[in-house]
Amino acid sequence: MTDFDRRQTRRRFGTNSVTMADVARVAGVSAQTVSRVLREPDSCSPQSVERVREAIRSTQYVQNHAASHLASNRSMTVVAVIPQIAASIFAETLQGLSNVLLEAGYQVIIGHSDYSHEREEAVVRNLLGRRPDAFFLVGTQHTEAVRGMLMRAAIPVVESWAWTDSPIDQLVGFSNEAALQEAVAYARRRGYARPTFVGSVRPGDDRARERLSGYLAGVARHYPGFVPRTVVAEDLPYTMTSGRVLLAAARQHHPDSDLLMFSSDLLAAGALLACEREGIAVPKQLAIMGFGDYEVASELNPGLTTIAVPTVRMGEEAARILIRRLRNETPATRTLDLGFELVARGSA
Amino acid sequence: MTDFDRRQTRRRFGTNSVTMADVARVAGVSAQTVSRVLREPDSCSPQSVERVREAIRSTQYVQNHAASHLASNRSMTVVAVIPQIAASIFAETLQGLSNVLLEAGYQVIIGHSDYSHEREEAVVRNLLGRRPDAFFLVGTQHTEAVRGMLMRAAIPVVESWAWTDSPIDQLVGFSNEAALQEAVAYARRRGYARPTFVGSVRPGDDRARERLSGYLAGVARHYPGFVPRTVVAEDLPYTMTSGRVLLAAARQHHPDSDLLMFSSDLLAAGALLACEREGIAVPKQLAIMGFGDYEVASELNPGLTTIAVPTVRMGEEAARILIRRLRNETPATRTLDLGFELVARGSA
DNA sequence: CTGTTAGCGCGTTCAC
DNA sequence: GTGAACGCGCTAACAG
Repeated sequence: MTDFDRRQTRRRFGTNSVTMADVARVAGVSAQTVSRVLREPDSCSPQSVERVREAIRSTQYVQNHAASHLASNRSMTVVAVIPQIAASIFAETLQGLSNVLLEAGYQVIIGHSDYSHEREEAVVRNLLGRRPDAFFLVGTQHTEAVRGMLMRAAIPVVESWAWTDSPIDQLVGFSNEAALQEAVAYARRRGYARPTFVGSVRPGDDRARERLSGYLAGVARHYPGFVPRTVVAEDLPYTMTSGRVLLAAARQHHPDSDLLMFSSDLLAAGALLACEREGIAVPKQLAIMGFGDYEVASELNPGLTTIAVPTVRMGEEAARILIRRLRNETPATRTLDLGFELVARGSA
Repeated sequence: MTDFDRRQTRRRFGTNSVTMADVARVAGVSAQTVSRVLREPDSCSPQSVERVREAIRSTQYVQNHAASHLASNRSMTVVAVIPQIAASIFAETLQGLSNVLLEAGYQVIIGHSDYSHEREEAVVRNLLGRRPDAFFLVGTQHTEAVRGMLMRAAIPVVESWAWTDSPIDQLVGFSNEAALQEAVAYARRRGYARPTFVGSVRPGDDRARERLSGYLAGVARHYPGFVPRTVVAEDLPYTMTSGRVLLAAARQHHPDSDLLMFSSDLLAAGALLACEREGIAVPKQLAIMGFGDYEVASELNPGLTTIAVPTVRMGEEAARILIRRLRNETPATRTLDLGFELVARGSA
């Protein structure tokens, strides 16, 4: 297009920012060559590469990602939906995911569901509009609409932080239920007589619900004849303060419990610190277990007996799987169990 | 274009997903009308709105964001660059930012700098390619290249978590230096004789550096004749474990210190728990102060004396300012000081 | 290895 | 209130 044509043409708005065509003009090549230098420099002559790179520097060109996305039908983004960002263990998984994906040129877009299936559905619908190349989800329980949308999108999906035999696509996780069964087995071995499950189980938090099931199954198996005891709130946030509140509730409802098994380390830590304040001896008078092996678990006095889960690795492995899928490599397996590990410390 | 033409035309790949034209066909209107119903339903007849909405439901249409971005030159995204995502207080700021921006239809894209100015520069350059409508940054110290890129981008920018008289564009924060000066004044009032600053100051962490300056200024003012004492690591992560390590270093270098002022609550918490383990009485034998008022501060025994900063509000206010700017409203002020508050508890 | 051509799906402009 | 035409900036396809 000549300058004359351009003047004739109805000009709309323009970004008035440097475009690939501008770079091409400066470098004395076609726009296509600029594009190729950016994406596969090996298929261009060294002179072209050098001239284009110099032109990019001198013009301060920044590639327009939306245009690239539209033309190539690849957005180079991966959406990750987690329950919560702030004060959340899922941020570690995100970090693992993001670190590996960034290496491969993918940007992670984060959505959060606030532990609600409805919000998750809204978030998935909304973020699907950004046409991500892949999806990462925390949890394996989703509404039918979510499953439907993601199947129809026909992109790789990895679920995590739980276990199921029928993932939407692929799964990198561990069994929350098996983890709590092992915790109950440990309690039995250590001779505790009346273990109580204490936790906050928010409506959309299936991981916590599976831990509760695991406790019940574990008691059935390892404590025959013992009636399981649970102290479960449905709306408490996962904070140390909630742990203090739940401790009080547990002591009121089951004053003779000798072990409290919390659904999260944060709750357990809050309870342990509250015990210290109130002069309740841990573990002598009351033992405490947590879940997650947060950093605080090893620093408390006594150290918190808990279950370590591969928070960062889940993100990293999920990213590796997604990258392989995006290269059209077929996956070896649909599911990857990263397991968990009981960490015995002083509190139980 | 007729079906015949379409057959003649070289067809590239297509997303084979539903487009606005498909919806228009089903609804019996033009694509323009579909677009209008989506963006400004009030300017369309109720019948059109209803028919289009029904067509969207039946086709399960999801708008292509990249195409919308390219055509309108608005990406409806805001980039936020924070030092770190996992185990980070900045996640709270992010939550505040994101909550308010989502309401207005903006998606937040997160980048992290790992406390490095070089990484920040790379991240800013990369994310600028997504043509965000606005930018949010933690910190006020950036490389010249970052400032240049953001000025040239000609979009609203909010910096936060610190203070400066010459922000790139706008600023929502507080003075880390003033905060530590106030902490030193408090120490003086409470009669401590040898307060020591203890912290990890990573290369790109200007906030921590400003706290250190604040300590030095506070000592000069409130402890005339006293030689300031600092125990500063440059590479320790901001964790409780580091707090334990720093406590040991502080006790070795300045065994007669009666107050340790940590640059972060996480470090202080780790130190306080380590004191408990080693039988050091807090605050009698050694007092401890933190920074940030993390949740753990109020749960520890004794409670941690610290400085509370408006983590969530900084994000919310930043979002409100950005939204106003994106509506082309002129800002009342360039800077917004949200202050801080000293919270006195048992540890000092 | 490089250039030409066409079109990705949408929003803006303008005419009705 | 609605539709037709056009182009946003880039890349796939093809030809040389």
